[in-house]
Amino acid sequence: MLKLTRKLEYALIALRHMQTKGELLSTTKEISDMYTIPQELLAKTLQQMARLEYIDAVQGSHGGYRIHSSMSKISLTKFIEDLEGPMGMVDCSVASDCIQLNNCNIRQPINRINDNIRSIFSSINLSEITH
Amino acid sequence: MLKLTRKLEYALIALRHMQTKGELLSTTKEISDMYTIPQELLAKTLQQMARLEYIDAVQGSHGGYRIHSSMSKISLTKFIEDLEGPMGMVDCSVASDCIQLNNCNIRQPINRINDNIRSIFSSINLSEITH
DNA sequence: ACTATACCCGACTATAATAGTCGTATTTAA
DNA sequence: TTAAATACGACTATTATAGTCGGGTATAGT
Repeated sequence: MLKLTRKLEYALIALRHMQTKGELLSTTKEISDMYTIPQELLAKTLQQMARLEYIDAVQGSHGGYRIHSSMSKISLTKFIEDLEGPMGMVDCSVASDCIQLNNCNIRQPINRINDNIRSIFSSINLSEITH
Repeated sequence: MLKLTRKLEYALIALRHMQTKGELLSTTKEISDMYTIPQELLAKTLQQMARLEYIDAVQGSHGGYRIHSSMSKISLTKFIEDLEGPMGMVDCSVASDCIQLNNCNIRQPINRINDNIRSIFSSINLSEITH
C-alpha cells in the first residue's frame, strides 16, 4: 500500500524534466533514454497527460512536449486521480457494492483516516515535486 | 495507490470485533461468518497476528483468540509494516537497486512526502480504528 | 481412548492489477 | 518523399494479492 505506480513515477519524472527546460520541447525518446524508462510506456503516459492538458504536444518532425503553463496549481490528489482514477483506502469509499457493508465495523474509522490522507495530498502542490 | 489490502482490512475487522468482546474468545469461524470473510484466509491472518502477539491464541476444542492487552499502544505504521512489510511510496525508499537512481530527479521530493505520510500514520493509534 | 472443534502451517492455485510491447496511422520539417 | 515525432488501440507478460487445500497439533467432553 501507499506505493506510487510506475506510471505516476514516470509522469512525475517527465514533468520535472520538462519543467527544467522551460519552453523548449522534450521528446519521448530523450526522456526515456535519460531515465531508462521503456519508451512505449512513457509515450502512453505523455499522451495521456497531453489529453489532460498537463502538457502541450507538438506533432511532427521536430515535435515534442512542453509543460503547460497553468499546470503548477494542480494538487497531488487531482494529479493522481486524473491519471489513475479515484483513490481510497477501501473500495467502499469509492463505490459501495461490498458484501460486508452492513456488518462492517471499520468503515467509519477508515474513512476518517482516508479523509486525513486525502487532505494532505490535496494540500501538496504538484509543483512541489516537479520544481 | 493508498488502498488497504484485504489482509489488513480483515485484520482490522477482526481486531475490532475482538475488542468488543473483551476477555471472551472469538473463533475464526465466528468472525468469518459474521463479516463474510473467507475462513482460511482469515485464519492465516489471525495466526500471523498471534505470532506477532497482537492477539492471544487459545488452542483446543473451546479455543479461539482474544485481543492482547498491550495492543492498543501500537501505531498504524507499525501494524501495517508488521503485517505487510515496509511501506514506501517508491521502492528506493526501502531497497535501492533502482536503475534510475543516479539520474532520478524526483527521489528527494517523493521521499519528503513519504516521510509526511509516514508521520501521519505513525501518529494514528491502532486503537483509534479498533475501538 | 475417541471424537469434535479449534488453532497451526506450508505449499499450492487463481485472479486481478500493473507493466510493458507491438502495429499502424497521422503530422510536419527538411 | 523521407525521417522523426506524436496518437492510439489491442495485445502479452509479470507481479502482487487473494484464496484454497491438505495434513498436523492441542484440548475439552464423552
